[in-house]
Amino acid sequence: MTDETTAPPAAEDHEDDVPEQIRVRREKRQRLLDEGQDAYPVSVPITHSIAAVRAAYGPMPDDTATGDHVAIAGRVIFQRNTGKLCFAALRAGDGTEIQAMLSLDKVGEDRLAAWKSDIDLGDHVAVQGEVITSRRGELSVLADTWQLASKALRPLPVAHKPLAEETRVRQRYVDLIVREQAREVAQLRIRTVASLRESFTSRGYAEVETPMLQTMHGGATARPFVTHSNAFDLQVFLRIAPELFLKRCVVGGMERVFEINRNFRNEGADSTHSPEFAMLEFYQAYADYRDMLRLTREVIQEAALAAMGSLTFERIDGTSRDLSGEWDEVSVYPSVSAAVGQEITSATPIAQLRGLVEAIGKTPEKTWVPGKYVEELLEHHVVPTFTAPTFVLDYPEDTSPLVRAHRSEPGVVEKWDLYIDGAEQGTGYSELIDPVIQRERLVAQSLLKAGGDGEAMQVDEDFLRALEYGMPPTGGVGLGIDRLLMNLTGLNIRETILFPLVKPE
RNA sequence: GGGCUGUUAGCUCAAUUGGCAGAGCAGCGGACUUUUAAUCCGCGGGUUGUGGGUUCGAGUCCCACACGGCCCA
Repeated sequence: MTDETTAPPAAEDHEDDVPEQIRVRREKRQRLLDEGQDAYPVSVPITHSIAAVRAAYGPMPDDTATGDHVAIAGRVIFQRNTGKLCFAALRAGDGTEIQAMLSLDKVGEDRLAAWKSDIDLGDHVAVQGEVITSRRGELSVLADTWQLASKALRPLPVAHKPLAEETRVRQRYVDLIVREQAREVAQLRIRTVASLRESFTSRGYAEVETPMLQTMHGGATARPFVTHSNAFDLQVFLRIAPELFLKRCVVGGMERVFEINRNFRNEGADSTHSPEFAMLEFYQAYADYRDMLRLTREVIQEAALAAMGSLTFERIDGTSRDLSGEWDEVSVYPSVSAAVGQEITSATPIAQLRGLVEAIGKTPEKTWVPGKYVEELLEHHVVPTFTAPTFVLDYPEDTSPLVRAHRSEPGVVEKWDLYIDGAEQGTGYSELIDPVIQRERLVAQSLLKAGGDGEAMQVDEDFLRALEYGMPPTGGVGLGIDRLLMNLTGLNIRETILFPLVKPE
């Protein structure tokens, strides 16, 4: 702990550099302390939450006195002081509001004067008094007495103009105070994640937490954040995916596992990508990608129901969404073939694919395998045509090193991607469990890595050893939580994350 | 990475051709016992993102940088 008496004042602490409104509030705080009052009491009396008071009283005629006395607390978000009667709207953290009224004949001259001189917009106050309605019918607490609960030193932004988006992101605490939608989105996320947990636990799944600091970089194709362990003097990676550890769980006999946690990818940040993002992965022994497809639809539908109240709903951005019923399915190679007007299979040579890719304005890179070309064509020609949630099935083998080969289609793996609103929402596999083939795939990946592909995986010997002990046939799914929230709300990713990474001011 | 664009009072935004830097809310002082973005009277509040340059004079024009936004790769 720092010694406050010897700590040098920060630049902004110098009285001359501080905006007037902050200076005024600091002086009020100091004056209260000098007078022996507490600007930050350890507790204030509370008998009811604001929500409880609101819930307890239905519609009442104007100017009603209930005779009931309560003690409440909240942040002052609206203030109207007249000569002998003061009004304030108090808001609780859940967004519920109630009016406090302070009259000369109830609180007395001194406490009324103190209210007018001490209390600013943004302060937390406690009010004890009778529940009444005002002459205009507003449910109010007519104060017998009141206390300051916490003095705010910074003024609240104006309630009637939207905060600039950058301010909302950088100072989410202010955003949550002043903007109802910010509170709604936060609650939406909470309900969504709670629903997902419930969906899995009710199906016999165990929730586990696997390492975020990993010594090998794998489980997905993405650039990792690299850091260092002082204790082990070891290079470690922030995980890009939990997949390889969740599979170890399955090897160990945890036949239904899921994890909801953060992944980190050292790549671009834009309106759909965040360097850290919340991911759900779940694995089920003796299930295949078809089983997982059904399960994925069910848990998303359950989450939408919990968060939005219906499977057909209006989103915050004003558009509507229908997640009900079965969802569309298309296959990669047939849909790409139809779109480009020629037969494309896993055997189609790069020479033929190159022309098709260049025709859509893409420049192939040296590291591209044939499947990468096909996926580019899929993204360009097929994905934009989706008008409803759509599963895309049966991907190229060479871009999916952790998926098992299709049971009947050569060069294809049992994998699907789920697209909602044109954005990739999740992916599901029949997992590759043959340790020999898995080794071959990872060695191929490591050669790509050696060739300069920063996204390619390493050969994780311990993971291969686990597979060599025998992993049951397993279906697995990865589902982006932030993406799901984006789909439910229509907002960009930074609005669905309370505190997204931003550059320092 | 490239193009376009933005940064002005606590907050949200104006500022004409380069010519005294403004408004609303918020704040300060005063009046008001039923307000709901109250009303009325009076008042203060600015290193115009940072650093250079052009000019008699720069919020405005030029250059660099920082931090955003949009579009593209």
